[in-house]
Amino acid sequence: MAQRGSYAKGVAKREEILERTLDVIATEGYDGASVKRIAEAVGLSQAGLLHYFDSKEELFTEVLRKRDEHDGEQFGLPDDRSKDADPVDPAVIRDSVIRVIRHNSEVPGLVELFSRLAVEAANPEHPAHDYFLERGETVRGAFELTAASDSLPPDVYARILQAVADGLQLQWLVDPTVDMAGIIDQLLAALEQKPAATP
Amino acid sequence: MAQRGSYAKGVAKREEILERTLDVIATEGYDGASVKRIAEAVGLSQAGLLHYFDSKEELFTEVLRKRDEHDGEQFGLPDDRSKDADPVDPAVIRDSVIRVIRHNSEVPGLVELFSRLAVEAANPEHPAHDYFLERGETVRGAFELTAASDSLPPDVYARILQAVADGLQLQWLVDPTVDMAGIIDQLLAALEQKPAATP
DNA sequence: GTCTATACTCGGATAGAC
DNA sequence: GTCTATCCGAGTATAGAC
Repeated sequence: MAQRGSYAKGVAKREEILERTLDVIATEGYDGASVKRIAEAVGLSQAGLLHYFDSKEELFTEVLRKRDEHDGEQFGLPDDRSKDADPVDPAVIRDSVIRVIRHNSEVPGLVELFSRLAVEAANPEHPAHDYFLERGETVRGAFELTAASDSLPPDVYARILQAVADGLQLQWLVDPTVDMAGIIDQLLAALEQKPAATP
Repeated sequence: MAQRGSYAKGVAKREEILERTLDVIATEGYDGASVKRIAEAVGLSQAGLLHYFDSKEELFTEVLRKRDEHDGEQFGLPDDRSKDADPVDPAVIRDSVIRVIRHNSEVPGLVELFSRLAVEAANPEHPAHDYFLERGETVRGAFELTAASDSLPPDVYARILQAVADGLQLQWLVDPTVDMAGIIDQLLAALEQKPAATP
């Protein structure tokens, strides 16, 4: 129960908190990211911050949602409107994906937050559980549109690409030398059997 | 500093602890796996257990090492002897990999432990940091032997396969419906351009 | 709505007896 | 080598004043 009554203010403040949190973790990294630390960075006391979120877990889950929102806007992913009539150009999606990943390698804190929650979300009680289920579907939906293999069904293809993206992040966290974007790029190129020769 | 002096006993006991821990987590899952809980399962007090390991982190890192040891024996991975003269049959490696993965989907607790530590190991101070660096090399070394793509350099190919394996685990933790082994199997098959027709 | 203060829990680590 | 006991820190959550 975050806010009751006049929640116009409440919602706005919530947004503001999420934006700031996102910024802080992106900038300063995910240390032990405690509610207290975030609160200070946001300019609130710990109790003040928890006035807007039920728990730390909920806060962080919402942060990830907000991040997706940003990424979608900034890099133009198909999001939930993947069903709309516009036939999306696979090459455009491919390009967006690469740019998101390239961007990710500049915000290790967010990547760590994401990966950490991805594991904790194994527990169905965790607020992030549903988030990861939904997000997985969205991500795979986008990848399916780029499916370009005759030996792999599109859904399997999509799941594999999602796995590569997530798995590379784990490698990169341990060894920041790993060129996530470059590798995905090579993979996508290799999978495009038929060279996308322009007419 | 786990043991000094007559460490014959110490080493043996350490092994025994690791075996039991492995068994407990495999069987009962990784709950919040605290040292205390493991200690009880192992038949020791918390302090008694920590007599053999410097910290919780070290304990769990060693557990992962022990697990790799088992997997290597049980499924015949190339391990560190990947440099030996014997030319290893790619098909055999491929088969081992599938079997390891199939096995993994029966021990969610171990998969969770692995994934959790993989993230925590981002910190170079973490005992598991080196473990993951080394293990990554070993795993990729094995995958390189199976490289079967003319459009991808073997090291990139290997890194991608590692990423798929790790990434699928994350998906599977959130949704145990995901057929990790099946997907990897399809991928490997798809990547084998030239059908491995026997002479 | 926000703060201060506090309570509570958990878990890891350590001291010291046996 | 193992236990009991204890300590200590971290971190979340809550109560209550303003």
